[in-house]
This record gives sequence, C-alpha cells and structure tokens, in this order.
Amino acid sequence: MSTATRSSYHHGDLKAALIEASEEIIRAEGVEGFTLRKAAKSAGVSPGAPSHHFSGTKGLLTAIAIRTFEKLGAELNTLPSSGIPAQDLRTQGLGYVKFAALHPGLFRLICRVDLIDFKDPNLMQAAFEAMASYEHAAAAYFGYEPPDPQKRIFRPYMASAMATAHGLAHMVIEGRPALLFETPDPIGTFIETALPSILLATWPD
Amino acid sequence: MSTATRSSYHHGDLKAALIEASEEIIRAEGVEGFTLRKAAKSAGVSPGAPSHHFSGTKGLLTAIAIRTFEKLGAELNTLPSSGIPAQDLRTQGLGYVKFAALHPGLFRLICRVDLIDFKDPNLMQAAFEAMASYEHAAAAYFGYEPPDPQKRIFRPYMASAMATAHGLAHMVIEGRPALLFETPDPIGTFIETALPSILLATWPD
DNA sequence: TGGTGATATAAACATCGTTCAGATTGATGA
DNA sequence: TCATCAATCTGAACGATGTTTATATCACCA
Repeated sequence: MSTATRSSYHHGDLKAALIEASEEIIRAEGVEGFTLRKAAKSAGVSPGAPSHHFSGTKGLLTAIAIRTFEKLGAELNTLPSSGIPAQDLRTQGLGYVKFAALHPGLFRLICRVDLIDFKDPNLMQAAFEAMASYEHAAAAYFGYEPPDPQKRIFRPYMASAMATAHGLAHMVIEGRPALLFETPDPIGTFIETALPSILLATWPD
Repeated sequence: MSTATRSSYHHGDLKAALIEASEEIIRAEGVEGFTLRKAAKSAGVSPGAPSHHFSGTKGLLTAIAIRTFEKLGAELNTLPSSGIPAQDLRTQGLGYVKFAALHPGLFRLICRVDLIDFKDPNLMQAAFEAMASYEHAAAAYFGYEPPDPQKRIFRPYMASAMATAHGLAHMVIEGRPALLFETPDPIGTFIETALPSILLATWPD
C-alpha cells in the first residue's frame, strides 16, 4: 500500500517508489498481474511518468530482477557450511528452491527472458554473484577448482547441480508438488519432507 | 501461412484451423508473440469467432499444450533402450532437453501455468503419459518399482531425475548456454557436447 | 531574479481480449 | 420440399494496456 500522497507537483524519488510499488504488486499478484499503470497508480503518479526513469516496462522489471538476484545471493551466500560437501551442496540447493517457493512472483520474473533485459551487465553480474557460494559448494562436492568468477562460466558439474535445483524450483512454482506428490500443503510440507529426500537422491554422501 | 481463404460464410473446421494457426505463431514468435487476434486473422476469421470454439485464449492454448505433451511423449517413448540403466536415463533426459531446444515456444507454453488450464484432466493425462518411459528409465536406474500410472504420482527419485532435465531445459530455452558456457552455437553445440557430459555427471554408470 | 532542464500531467493512439446484436448458413424434421 | 432452429460468423463496441506527445510545474543555479 505504498500509495504515497504527495504535496508537490514533482514526486521526489519516483524511481525508487516505482521499484518498491512494482515489487509489491509482483509479490501479491505475480508477474502476470503486474502492469505499468498499476505501478504508476500505486506510486501516485500518472501512467506516463515512469518513462522518465525507465526505458519502458522492461527497464523497470530489469531493475527489480537485479534486486531479486541480490536477495537470492544474500540468502545463499549466508547459508552455513557444515564441512561435509554433499550436505553443503544440498543446503545450497534447498536454499535455492526455498527462495523460489517463498518468492514465486520474483523467481518467475528472473526466469522471464522476454520481460527483462539479460543483456544488461548489471543483471548478469548480480546473477553470477548470487550463485557464488553455490558454485563453491559444487566444486567441493565434485572435486574441481572453481573457475575465475570474472569469466562468468559454469562448469558442467555446476550446471548439473544448478539444473536440478532450478528444475525443482520451477516444478514447485508451477504448482507441481500439489499435483504430483500428494502433499496437502503444496509449499511447506513438500519442502520440509519430500524435497530433502529428493536432494539426497541427487547428491548422496 | 495457414491463411485459409474460404468461400462460404462458415469456416468448416475453424477449431482445428485455429489450433494449427496458433501453433505456427508460437513456433515462429514464441508464446509472447501470440495473440488471439493474430490466430483468428491467420485462420481468415474475425476476432470474435474463436469464442465459439474455445473458452477464451486459455482454452485454445490449453489445447495446444495437450498436443505438445503428446508430441513430447511420442518423442520420449520411442527412444531406444540400451539395457544399461544409466545410459537409458541419460537418453531420456537428453531427449527431454532436446525437445525443449527444438520447440522452445511450445515448451515455454507447457510451463506457463498462467496461460493454460492445468485443472484440465486431458492436459494432466497427456503430461503423465509423456513422462511414462522417463519414469520407467528412472525406476530401472534407481532400482524401484514404478508406481501405478493411474495414481499420477512421481517418486522422489523420479522427481530428482526429472528436475535435472527440466532445469536444463529451462536453462537452455532461457538462453543460458550462450551466456554461461561459451558455446558458439547456443543450441546445437551445447546439446551435442556439453549436455552429455552434464548428464554424465548427474547419472554416472 | 530569471531561466533552464528535469519531471510531471493529460490526452491521444494502436493493440489487446472479450462481449453482443444481428447476419448467415447447415441441418433437422414435418 | 420447405420452414424452422441452432450453430456459426461478422462487425462494432468496451475497457485495459504500453507508449508517445504537447504542455505544465518546479528545483536549482547563474
């Protein structure tokens, strides 16, 4: 409810207000429920105002995607390390899927290549930094030297590990647990019970 | 180019023509490029005509999603079995990702929960039948008895295997190979070289 | 104090999905 | 055979969307 009532003709910090309002809309109604006009209205501004701060809808959504990758990275990079490679890799995977389950709208956003600008270097950098600890865990488990982060390249082992978590995340936000796994609570129960056993099957000790 | 010129006022088989035209649009321009009006125009019919055959855009796209699952199933279920469980599982996974890479628009469609009706029992049935041989291969590799197909339940092992392929498929159609793996040809080269080694890391002999 | 660039408005435009009254036609039954 | 009816299609309309344009307002600085 960031419908800011403002006194002056100019907003003051419309750019930040638009990002805030848009993220709220996406959290509440998903990417599909988002419209630029809604965001403008929520920020208390006319439909044409956003064009002065973002290059269209795609620019605004890209800014939110960057914030989302930063949130994901903050989540993953602070997960505790046990010293047991298999367990750490599972922890990272679980964290990845949990993030998707807790923020389905935002996670969908960062997968929508048509809605955000993946040529934006800031977006790419945020995406890679988000996966830093994940790559570290994969390197420890599979026994390889992590590549230079500057090169922005993933190893096949990392691709394998990341793909499993990525696929599970998609399956979760696509609502497949409720459809496929007979779990009463589509998010909580699945994550706490079925998901660990799935990851155990994928990366055993 | 199925812009059928018709002589009579009535079309004859508009339902099939709309499905055909829509699938062509999705193949050429992706789900994002699809509009109901385009499909109607391509079928040589007014924008209001489709409503007599489908319950809105979602109904039409659901019909195409069912066809897509049938195509995927026809692909996977005819893949040869080598008798070596690990290799067969990799073959299924490779087939799954290949399908996504060859039909990115259609694959994206069957993942768009907001665009198609996953409560449609025909869609669910088609989705499960498509994965039948995959589940069979997973059961052989992980050593469990495949569950009753009627129950429409996947085992954790199957979820693990499927998730990896599903995640790789998403990564491929999101264009990540070109971004992450330094492959000149984003589809062909990646699939033929990097992908098998990724699947080898996931399901070793 | 004036003026200039940045920022906002309001109105317009094309396009979208959907609805609805009316036109057209194929099929049914007497 | 022919009248009737339900199915099918048109064409115009509606509200909503993203974007552009001319115009209005204001913050800041010379």
